[in-house]
Amino acid sequence: MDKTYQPFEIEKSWYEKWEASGYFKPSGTGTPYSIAIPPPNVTGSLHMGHGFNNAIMDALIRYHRMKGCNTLWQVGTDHAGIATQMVVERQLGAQGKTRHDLGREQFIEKVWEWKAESGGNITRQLRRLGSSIDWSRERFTMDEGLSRAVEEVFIRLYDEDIIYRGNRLVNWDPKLHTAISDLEVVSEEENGSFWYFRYPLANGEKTAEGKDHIVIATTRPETMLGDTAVAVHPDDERYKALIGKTIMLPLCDREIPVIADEYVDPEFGTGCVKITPAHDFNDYEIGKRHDLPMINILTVDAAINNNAPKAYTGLDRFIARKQIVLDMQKSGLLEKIEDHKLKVPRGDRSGVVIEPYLTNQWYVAVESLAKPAIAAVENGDIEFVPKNWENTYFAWMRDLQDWCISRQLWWGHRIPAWYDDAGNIYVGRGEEHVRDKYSLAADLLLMQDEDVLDTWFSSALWTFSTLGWPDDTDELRTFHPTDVLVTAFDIIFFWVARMIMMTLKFRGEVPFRKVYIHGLIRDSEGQKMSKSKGNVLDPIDLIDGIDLEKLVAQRTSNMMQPELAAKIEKKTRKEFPEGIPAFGTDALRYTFYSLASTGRDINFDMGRIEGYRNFCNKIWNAARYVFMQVEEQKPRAPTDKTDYSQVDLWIHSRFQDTLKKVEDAVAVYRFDLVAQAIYDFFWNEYCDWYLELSKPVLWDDNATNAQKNATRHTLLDILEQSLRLLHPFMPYITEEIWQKAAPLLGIKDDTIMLQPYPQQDAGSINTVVDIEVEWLKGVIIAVRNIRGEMNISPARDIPVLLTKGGERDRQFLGNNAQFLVKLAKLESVSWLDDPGTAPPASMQVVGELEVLVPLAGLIDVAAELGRLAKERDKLEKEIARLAGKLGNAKFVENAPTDVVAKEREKLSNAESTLNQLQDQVDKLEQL
RNA sequence: GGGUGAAUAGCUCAGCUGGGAGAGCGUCGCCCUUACAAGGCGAAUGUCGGGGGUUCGAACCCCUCUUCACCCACCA
Repeated sequence: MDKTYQPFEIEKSWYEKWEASGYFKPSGTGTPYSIAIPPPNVTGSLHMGHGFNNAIMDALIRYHRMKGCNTLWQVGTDHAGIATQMVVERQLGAQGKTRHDLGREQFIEKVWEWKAESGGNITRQLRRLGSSIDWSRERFTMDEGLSRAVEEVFIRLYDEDIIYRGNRLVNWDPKLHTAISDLEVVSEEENGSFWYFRYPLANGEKTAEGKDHIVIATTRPETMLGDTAVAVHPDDERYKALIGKTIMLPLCDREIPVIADEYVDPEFGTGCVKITPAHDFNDYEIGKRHDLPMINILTVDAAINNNAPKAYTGLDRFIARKQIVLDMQKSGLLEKIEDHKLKVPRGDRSGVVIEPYLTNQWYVAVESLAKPAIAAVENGDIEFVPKNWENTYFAWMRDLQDWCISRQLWWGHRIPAWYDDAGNIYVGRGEEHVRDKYSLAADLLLMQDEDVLDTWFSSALWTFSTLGWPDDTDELRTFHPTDVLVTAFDIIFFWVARMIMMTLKFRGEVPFRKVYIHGLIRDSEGQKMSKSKGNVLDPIDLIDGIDLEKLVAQRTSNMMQPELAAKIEKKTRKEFPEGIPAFGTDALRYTFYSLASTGRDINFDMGRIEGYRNFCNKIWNAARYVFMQVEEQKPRAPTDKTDYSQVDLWIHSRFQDTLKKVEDAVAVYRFDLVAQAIYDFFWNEYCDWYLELSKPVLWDDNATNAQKNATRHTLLDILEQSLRLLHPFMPYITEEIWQKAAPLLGIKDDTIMLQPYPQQDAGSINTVVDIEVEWLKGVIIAVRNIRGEMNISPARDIPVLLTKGGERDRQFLGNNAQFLVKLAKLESVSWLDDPGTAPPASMQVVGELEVLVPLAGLIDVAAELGRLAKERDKLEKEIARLAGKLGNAKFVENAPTDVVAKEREKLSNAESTLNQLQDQVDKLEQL
């Protein structure tokens, strides 16, 4: 084995071997356990969120596989309608073309080409992460089977009147020329203006104050071209008399009524609101209440259409806005302009301002679907982890609006609806089926709906469509419902909620029993990783490493805002002067686990991954040591248990303690605690103590072969068990080392992947040996402390005297002298029966025991007095605190007796230690 | 406007049902001790955001304030 851990060398070949051997496929025996992957965008590439999400799923999958479950990780990709179409449109744009130049069929062909070209990218990257996915079952939301499921669901929902077509106001994206759902609109506060316009009263009417106009305030002046009323509050004294009168709408010369509606807040603005039912969601409702005409004044590009006066026709909405303000000003109708902050709705994909727009769209009536979906979480059929996300889910589900599912795109599932000339709607599996289903004449001309379905419509069916639905397959019966959905909170509404609704509807069962919601990966300062911030870390770069020039190039290429490039380059060069070293998959994964606590933000800190790379190196070298010890003389499991030393028993006990912690933490999805427990055990107990304690035995000529064998066996056994313990989290290094370790234990198998997870064995937990080893560690640490504080060279062997202890201390010394000598680097250790004869020495107290390092030539008295003073200060503070607490009668009366007893013991221990220290100080001061 | 989460060592974060403040990284000192310098040994470091309350006892429970982040919502 190399002296240093080289992740690349280890990781390059294992995955192919695993996959080729079919280890990722369900075993066919055992309790079924399944997870459906949140399907990534087929043309996407892996980001930190994917890395995190998949690391967690793989840990669960590998863990359950080792536990003997019949384990399926169902994989697939999403066609991601808008996102993918946009990429291809941008490519066309670079050639000066639009999709319309190609036409629908050719364009879709182009998208399929792009999918073929880049589609394997993300799945290759998932493999790099070590994801033990059954690739033979890979699906795509637009493959034949899944498309059939989509069609089936659409038709059945339509036939049940749950899907319907409606003409109403939708969120219209003027760049993408499609409707989008409420969820795809993001509102950000932006600086804008409040324009105050005078609207003249018609027919010579006057206001209460005798004015010939009223004043309205608007943030979107261009919409006045579509005004069909002005509304006031019914009780507003200022305007009450005007209700029912009319206004001459400026620039349009239309007469529109003044209406009364409770919606108007008299306190806000002027108390008069212009009503544009075709371009504002509130106004739309008011328009419906008052039966107002709805004048659409915008084209699909959000330019002014010819329902508006000719002067504005064809102008872009924002140019029209300026023109209208100017014209109002010229007419003396602009009262004033105020700065105003307002929420501007933008499309989450296109980034342009969304327009409420009157169109025909398809909707899902969600009410009947939502009820059982709410109940499933209320009654515990589905549990969110952490539980508080259930509140988020409920809040949204209980106030759910109908879901607009049609998109005016070309890439996606075409809506299985046909129209005749009269506008009748026919829904079915293709034109022939429709004719048959509705008994239509063969010569009736039918046109299929041009629109496609929202991507999330097909994702909502994911857990069952991937298993073969609508057919009744073995896979469905075996692996559905899936066990857990692992995802971030940002798609609870988009995906989780809709999956629950659709699955309950079509399967009559939940899609998954648990939803593990994890946080979003951010940079170490808590900033969202984004191209424009230049703080994106690519998981593959962390695995393979990347040099500075490439990293800079990567971060500054293809920028939406090229002007930021210089700043990002500077920042990158400062943060990564040496580029990023190769940390390997195992270290990256372990970092993810260590960060997977319950919070909603996960700040990725480079220091952590470096630390876990070092942990890999530690494991590597511990294994090297073990192999050095056992290669020549292969150990056998001792038949006589008494061959084991106390220390051997101790490490078995600690392993069991760790295993229990790990199992408990996995059960509640606390992978940070898993990572911590294993790290602590392996580094701080197995390496720092057990490996060191094995040396005195193995290098001791007096030790029997049986004892040496027991220690060798324990070294190897604990290593091998630790590898299995770790495997779900660090698949590569554990496999690599296990391949060498297993044969030495007589295990003949091809892979660690299919080995059983370590067995819990309460009988190995041994508190008696814990006490003895803790004593041993205490004494060693005491000597090391003196050595460190007194600046005694680590190379120098020193004599140590033990005194004042009890029978137990003597016995422990007897059992452990050889360990003590080796680990504390002692020249000698001996028991001093009469403490009075102790030479001047540096002293540490362990329980009652005094550990003495004689001064002679080693220790400077002044330095020792300084050290003792420091210890004394600490103790005095502790004693004061404890004495105060115990002096409080109420504490003694009210606190549980065991707590009080514990405090008493602490106090008396501290006091006796203090006395010992004080004696020592007195003694040294007399020198 | 409603809601949620967060605030603990210089940095990134743990801290389970209230009972002696922890880890990693960083810092300081000593060491190339035959698994590992990506290492070993030792050390230092915190009015647990502020204030109030409950309690014998609060990082933890309650109230309140501050700061930050996020989600939802139709104020023109």
